[in-house]
This record gives sequence, C-alpha cells and structure tokens, in this order.
Amino acid sequence: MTPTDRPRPTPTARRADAERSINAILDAAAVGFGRSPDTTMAEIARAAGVGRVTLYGHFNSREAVLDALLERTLAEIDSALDAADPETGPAADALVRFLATPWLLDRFRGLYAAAVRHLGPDHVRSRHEPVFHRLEQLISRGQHEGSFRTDLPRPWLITTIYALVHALISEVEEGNLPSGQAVDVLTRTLLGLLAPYPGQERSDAG
Amino acid sequence: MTPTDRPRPTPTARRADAERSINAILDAAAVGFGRSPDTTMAEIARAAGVGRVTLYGHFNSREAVLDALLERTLAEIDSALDAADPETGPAADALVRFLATPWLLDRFRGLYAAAVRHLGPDHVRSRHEPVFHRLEQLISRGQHEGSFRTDLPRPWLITTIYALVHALISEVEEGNLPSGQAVDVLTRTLLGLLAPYPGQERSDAG
DNA sequence: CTTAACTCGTACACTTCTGTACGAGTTAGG
DNA sequence: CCTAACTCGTACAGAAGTGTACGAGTTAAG
Repeated sequence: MTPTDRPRPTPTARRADAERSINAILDAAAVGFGRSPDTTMAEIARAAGVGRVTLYGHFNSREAVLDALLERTLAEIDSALDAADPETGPAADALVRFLATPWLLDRFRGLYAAAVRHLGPDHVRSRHEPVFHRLEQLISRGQHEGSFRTDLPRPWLITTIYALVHALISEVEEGNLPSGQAVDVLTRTLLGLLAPYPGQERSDAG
Repeated sequence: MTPTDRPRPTPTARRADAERSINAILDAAAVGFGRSPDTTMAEIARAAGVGRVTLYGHFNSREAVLDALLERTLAEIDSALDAADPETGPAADALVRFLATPWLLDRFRGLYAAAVRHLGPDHVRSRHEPVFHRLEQLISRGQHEGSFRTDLPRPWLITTIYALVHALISEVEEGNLPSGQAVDVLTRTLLGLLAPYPGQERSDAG
C-alpha cells in the first residue's frame, strides 16, 4: 500500500464536484498540517466542509492526503521558480526574487515536518528532488559568479535556507517578528549567510 | 494542574532508588522525545527499565515529564555556558567555545519542538529565558566589538542559531553530513551568518 | 529489624482515532 | 431524463493510549 494509490477508476474521468472536493480537502489539509503534524482525518474533513466518509472515498489514509498535498505544493513551488526566472541576472538577485514570492512562506508551514514524520525522509527526498536540483544549480551559479561562499557543501546551504524559512514562519506566527519585515529579514539573513566567508578554504566547489 | 507539580511529600526526603528511577526516566525521555515528539508513556517507561505505574508515580502526565526534562536540559546548557566563559576574549571565540561543547548537540534533539508543542510557546519561553538572556548578551557584546552584524534583531539572530543547530542534527541523523564535520560546519555557518553585512542599515543596535 | 518508601504486574474504564459498511439522498453529464 | 458518480450521516469493530486502583513483593534508611 504505497501512499500514492487512491481510487482512480478511469484516470481522466472525474466529475466536477469530485474535483472540487479534492481541492477543498487539500486546502484544508494544508491548514491542518500547518497547525499540527498530527491533524486528524475528521479535522481535515470538517475544515474542508466534507463528510469524513467522503474524505476516505478519495484518500484511503492520512498518508495519502499528505503525499498528494506534498506533490501539489512542490508543483506550486516549481512554478514559483519558473516565475523567478533563476537563469537571468545575478544569482543572488534571482534568489531574492524567488523568496519574495508572496504566497511562498504560507505554503511551507508545517508541511515539510509532517511529511518527513509520516512519509519518511526518503520519500520526501525523492518527491523534493526536482526542486532541490534547481535550487542547487542556482547556488552553484552564484558560487561561480563569486557571490556565494564555496567553503560549505551545497546541500547544507540549501538545508539552511529551508531551516531559516521555517524559523521565520514560527517567529511571525508567535508574534516575535512583524510579518511586514519577514521577507526583508529573511533575504538579509540568507544573503549574509551565503556571502563568501573570509577564511574560505573551499571544502566543496567546482 | 500546572505541569510542574509532582508528588513531593517532603521536598528534601527522597530515597536513593527513587532518585535513580527519575534520572533513568528523564534519560529515556530525552531519547524518546528526540525520536518523536509523541513518545508514549509506555515507551518512556520501557526505555527507562521501569514499570509504567512507577512512571506515573513520579510524573502524573507526559507534560510533567517533558517539563522536568526541559528544566534539566536547560540547566545543563546553562552550565555549558559557564564553562565556555562567555565574558572572556572575543565574543565570536566564546560562541565557538560554547558550540563546541561535546554533548551539546545531542541534548537539543527534538526536545525543543516537543516542548513547544505540548507545553506551549509561552511556557517554553519562560523556562528558556535565563539561557536566552545570556546568549543575547553574548551577541550584544559581539555587536559592540564590531564582529557581529547589527542590521537584524538580536532575538532573530538567536533564533537562527537554534534553527541551524536543529537542521544540523537532522542532516547528521539522516546521513547527509558526516558527524565529524558537524561542529566545523556549524561554526563556519554561524560565523558567516553573524558577520557584519555589507549593506548594513542598523535596524536594531545599541 | 522494622517501617515506610518504592517497586512491580495486571486489570479496568475512558477517550480518541482509524477504516469500513450500510442505505439513502443529491448532482453532474450524456 | 436517467444513470452512474458522488455525496451524506450513522454506526460499528478494532487499535492504541491515558490515568487510576489494587495487592503484593522488594529495598533503602533510621
């Protein structure tokens, strides 16, 4: 029972109201998993304005819901990367454009943590791989330009980006940081972190 | 029923075996909450080599266990701060000394996340306040020395430290980063992040 | 050595969530 | 209009965890 299988009698045939239900469910799941990684199926159904049985009709487990949500969210982020046009201009500017995507921070919420917990790190990694690869290329480009540091492993640099995005969301949610400053604080933090480091010893570059 | 009250007939009178049990419970809880924020009382008891009923004899809820563990861990970290001698020499060096404390990373695990989840952000904040204050002073000292940036709020800088410590632990646990490099990567990352930023606009400094 | 503290295992009532079954009402689509 | 798809609520069995009660055995401490 892989987390991806959900009843699809004929892949292309799905009625409009079913489509609507599924979207409502995923929206509700995004909110639910954002609040707690252990959201209940009942909570998701209620928030989606849908019966619990209907929910099970579309997704036969919480893992299936989570995986579908993960897939949809990563597709959205991939689109955001397209919109940010990561190949054009200085890499640092492209990164700033990407991070400034308005809805980006909201989508992150607790999804990542919940997915790792319930689907396992490997599953998340494989789903995340395309986006990860594009980010890694962006970092690599910045390193060749000389605007990003080369003394730390690229995967670690990407991890720090994710970690700081999550930290930022928490701080805003807890009221420790005004949401208006969020994007500015994040970009300043990341650009400082990524900037070439004085005592650079190039442990990983090329 | 505040999370701090546990049966203490006479505060100073506790038998040696009880003391031993409590320590074993907290050690087991540290491992358990590190693996999952929803560790079961049964799991903790089993890992501690103690009956589940005995566990309830000392802590009447999971929250009580978590709070006691949080208290003990923060006390340990406070001692580590003492040992790092944060008032001596350059602030950056003092921070490095503190981060290099061997057992420090292990203590962090999932404790923070579990505590926030089950005890609430306010409770964690109040328990954490003393340590937080000392770190804030260290950052402040570095800012006055000119070795730390002043364009970001101090609380946010501390938050980034915590976020990156957690990220580092995860990466090591998932095998993405050899544990031998952990402390070095962390210190390089943090020193780069804290270093004065070119376009510094001093939004918060004193 | 005596007592109170501490321990154990088992058992029980309670709650919460899961996943499925049933039967009937509603709605989209040809 | 007619059928299949979709929906609903209720209900049920099962799993898992919580917190407490009981009774009896063990151990530290004076």
